[in-house]
Amino acid sequence: MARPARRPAASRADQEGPGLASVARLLADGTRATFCLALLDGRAWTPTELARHAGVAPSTATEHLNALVTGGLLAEERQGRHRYVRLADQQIAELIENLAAVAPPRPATAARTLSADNRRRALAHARTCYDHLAGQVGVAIADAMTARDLVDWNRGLHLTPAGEQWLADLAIAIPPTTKRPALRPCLDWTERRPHLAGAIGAALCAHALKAGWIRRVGTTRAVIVTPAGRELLGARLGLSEAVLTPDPH
Amino acid sequence: MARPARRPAASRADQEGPGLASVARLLADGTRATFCLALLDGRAWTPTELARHAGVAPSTATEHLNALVTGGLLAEERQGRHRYVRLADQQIAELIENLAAVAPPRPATAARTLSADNRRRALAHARTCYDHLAGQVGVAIADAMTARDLVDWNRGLHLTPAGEQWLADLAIAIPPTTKRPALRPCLDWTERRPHLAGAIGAALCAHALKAGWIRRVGTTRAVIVTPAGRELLGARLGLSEAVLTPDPH
DNA sequence: CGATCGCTTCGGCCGCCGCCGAAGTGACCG
DNA sequence: CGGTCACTTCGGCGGCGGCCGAAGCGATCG
Repeated sequence: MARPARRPAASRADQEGPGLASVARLLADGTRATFCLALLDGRAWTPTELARHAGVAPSTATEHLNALVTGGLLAEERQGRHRYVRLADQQIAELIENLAAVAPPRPATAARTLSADNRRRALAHARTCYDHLAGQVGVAIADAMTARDLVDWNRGLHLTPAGEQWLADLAIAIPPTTKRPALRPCLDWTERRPHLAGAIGAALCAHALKAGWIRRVGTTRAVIVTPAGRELLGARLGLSEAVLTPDPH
Repeated sequence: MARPARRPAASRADQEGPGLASVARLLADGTRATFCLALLDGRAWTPTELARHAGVAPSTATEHLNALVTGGLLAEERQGRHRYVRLADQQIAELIENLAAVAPPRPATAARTLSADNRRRALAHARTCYDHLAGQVGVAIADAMTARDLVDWNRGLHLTPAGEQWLADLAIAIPPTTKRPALRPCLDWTERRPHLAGAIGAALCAHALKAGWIRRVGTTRAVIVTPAGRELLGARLGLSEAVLTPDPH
């Protein structure tokens, strides 16, 4: 006698599972995961760039991107013969960060190649996380602002009056209230400690880039703190040179 | 000539992807996803219960549970010939809820069988989400507390003084401050709108169960509002009968 | 208007992994 | 101390899906 039908059909299909699983499956592939982590920089990438970044053929990248767009994780824009993809919205970005934060308790870190190790170290030092700052520097800023009573973690993370003044002194406008929370903790993927996200986290990061406190490294989402940035963050937040300088190991 | 090595090896393995992907892969299977959603009720289940719930053989359930435990998503406890599994911590629970919230824009809802449809409707009406209340009732409570200025969404979600008094009147103790946020919005998976989570959300739910405002339906995480609960929520929050009664359709 | 370029489609290969039933193990019960 | 029960291990099957290269297609550029 033939073995019974692979699945009792009714018993599974009407479960609540599939929705969740279909989203998770999109992130369950190493290549697609690499794409999504790259897109966490908040910018739009082309299929070719992503393919090169992940080390797969362009045709493979196309297939993955189609799946991610169809699944609602990515948004796309077509311009002439170019296609640009980016994360669909910041809810997706948060989801990916959360997922990464749950990941294995440190993969023992020993990277295969020297350049890979440098890249990894640069990302751990300072990077953008979608639209705000993360890494050792991002966490250090959050810590310093907490220590100076510029932000308060009781009753939800929020700016203190002193914090509002601090931003005003730097000529950073507080974004108008929208559905997006003004200030929100984001669990840092490398540090396992929270840094500042939300509209104000984003404004701070945008200002830091515009004012030249930090600069992107190549096309990655790693950033370095410029001399001007070091001076300013030292003066305004008491951050030490050591924290603001990439580990030269 | 043989085709080149499946993957250029170096180009991929040292990427940041795998960590994220390995976690996502655990949730990418329908059966494992069904397990995790069941475990969102915050209780410990046995492999046999989960196998029956998901419609698979016990041996299959064992394999999945081993994977989930090894991956850190579940915690287990052994007692004699029994094994109990539960979600590892509430960070995992949040991750799963977030993932479910991103899932497809409603699977057109038409359930296969009558009982499945009733189950679905009961869950959509009111359920526990790990350790707090969700569903139409959970969202309605959040809305009512907002309308009555018991909670404030500016500068992060938090209780107002009136909210503290309101809890005190009901003899609900505010849990001591810990690393866990006191009050936190949790995006509702069916309503797509936030309900109340965090330590206070959990305390409220625990109290509601203990005081008999709500009661679990069988062994699912669906709950119904008792007559006593209807009266109390009507009096204290102005919730209407209609909201508190499951859709009888 | 031919060459190029970025992206896509297609066919085919192959490994991974979810599934089951049968048999094994250890706890518990009468 | 035999029987039962919860759970586990194992072998084997079969499908899903990620990968590539070749070929196609439309936009753009000289």
